[in-house]
Amino acid sequence: MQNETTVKEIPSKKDNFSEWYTSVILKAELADYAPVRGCMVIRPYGYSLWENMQNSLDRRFKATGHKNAYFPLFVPESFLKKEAEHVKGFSPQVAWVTRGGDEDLTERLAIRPTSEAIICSMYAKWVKSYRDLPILINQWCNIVRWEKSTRLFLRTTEFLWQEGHTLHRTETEAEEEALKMLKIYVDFAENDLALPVIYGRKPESEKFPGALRTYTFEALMPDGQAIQAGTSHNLGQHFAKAFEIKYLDADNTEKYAWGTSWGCTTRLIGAIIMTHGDDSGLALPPKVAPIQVVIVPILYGKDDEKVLNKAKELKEILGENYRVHLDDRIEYTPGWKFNEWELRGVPIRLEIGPKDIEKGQVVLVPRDKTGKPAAKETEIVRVVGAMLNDVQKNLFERAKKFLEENISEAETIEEFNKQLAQRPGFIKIFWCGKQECEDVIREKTKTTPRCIPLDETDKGKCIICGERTETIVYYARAY
RNA sequence: CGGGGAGUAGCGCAGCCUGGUUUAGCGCACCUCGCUUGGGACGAGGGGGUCGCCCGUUCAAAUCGGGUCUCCCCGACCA
Repeated sequence: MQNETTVKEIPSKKDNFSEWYTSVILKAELADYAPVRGCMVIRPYGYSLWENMQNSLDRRFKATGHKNAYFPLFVPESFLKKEAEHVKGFSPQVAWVTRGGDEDLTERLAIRPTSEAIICSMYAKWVKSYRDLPILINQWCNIVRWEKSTRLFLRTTEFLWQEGHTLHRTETEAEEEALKMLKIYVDFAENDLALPVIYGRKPESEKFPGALRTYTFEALMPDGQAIQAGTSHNLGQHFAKAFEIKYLDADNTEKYAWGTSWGCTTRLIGAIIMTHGDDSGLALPPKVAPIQVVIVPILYGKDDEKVLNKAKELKEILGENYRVHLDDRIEYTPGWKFNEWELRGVPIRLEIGPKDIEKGQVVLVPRDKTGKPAAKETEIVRVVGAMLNDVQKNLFERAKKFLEENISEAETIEEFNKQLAQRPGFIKIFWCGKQECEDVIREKTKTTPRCIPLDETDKGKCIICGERTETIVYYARAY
């Protein structure tokens, strides 16, 4: 008999999405509320997930020639003010330090909302010649943005991210870099996080403050809202001019360098949770899951030692290739553990009991519960590997299907709103490029332009003014 | 920022309207013993609380009044 009160209950994902989201995070022990408004503690299980994501991305950054470095948390106010658009964009969200010890500071220090200013000030010192370029640096750090309303992982006052900051000799090279990093993000999101995305350029109104062009990749959440998963900016020479980053080119003339910056954050964890989870809890993509295989020994009393030894042996064998956890707690029944590890999103559960030992097999159950196949013990490494791949693939395919089913097209505002009501998601439209027309769309649909796709070309008429155009824009409500 | 809701044991809640009969209670969790264990077992016994915080009213405050902090939901804003 199931005693309802012993169960870690979570609200229905379908009926109560917001509460489901918060509840899963707390119960799976990914994070907890900190005693500081808008801040969270990322607990070991959640941090382990982040570390795996970091490793995946970091590998890609290094493979494309980037190196990690670290710059200060504090940004002098005068530095932040050097790029006009930049300071305008960020000042409402900046936290300031005005006092150190028992002395007032002569200049306020911003707690970095992003590091362009402090990093560019250093780049100005380091760049003299075209031979000093490119500079390809990334940093992993924390960021503070004083947000009015917050949600675990999706928007917190302090969050973790990586920010790449590069400098180049030419405009072309900077543009190539910005696009290259966008593609790396897309690859990471789709292949490692199983998050299908759309990607492209932001319209002027949605650009990063201080950028020449902003590229973005966006995922679609189950409630039909888009989430900006990360961005890559071509900064042009805006920051180089503001911070006097000049180099002497081969033709003996002084030129401003071209910059990029690109980043993604712990917000991605929120996207993973929302996309893959279900009423049983989390479902983590195998490639970044803190635990890929959890071993649950079935203990009866008599053969316990034999079963435990076998479980340990399996852990050793699988541990060479996968992230494995053996749940040998005696205070919980197997059934309790099954539910617990499903809630925590572990991709594969491995059961081993006396009956299995007799037959020389183990029971493997993927998180999506597609049956309970028994695998021969001798083939376990291969079978587990294949199953992890399957789970990874299934998560992606399911999310991809959802994304595709929720992209619709509209030629008029009426059609736009009708589509949005029927199946909330991305609405694809044509746009002439005029700000007035964009404002009308925002006003009448309560959505925002998410991106102008890069690899998609077509001709049509602006949804507002009817002017002929080749500019496609994906609109959606957004987080 | 606007509207609504919440804060009482680790978690989930009752008590509050009508202040004192509650030594603040219940379920789960936790500890001990027994019995169990392939989808969230059971029995007996036990430990655990300055009722978010501050101020006020009162002989007396979890309960009434004011303030404040934090969280949740909906919306606005923001990226």
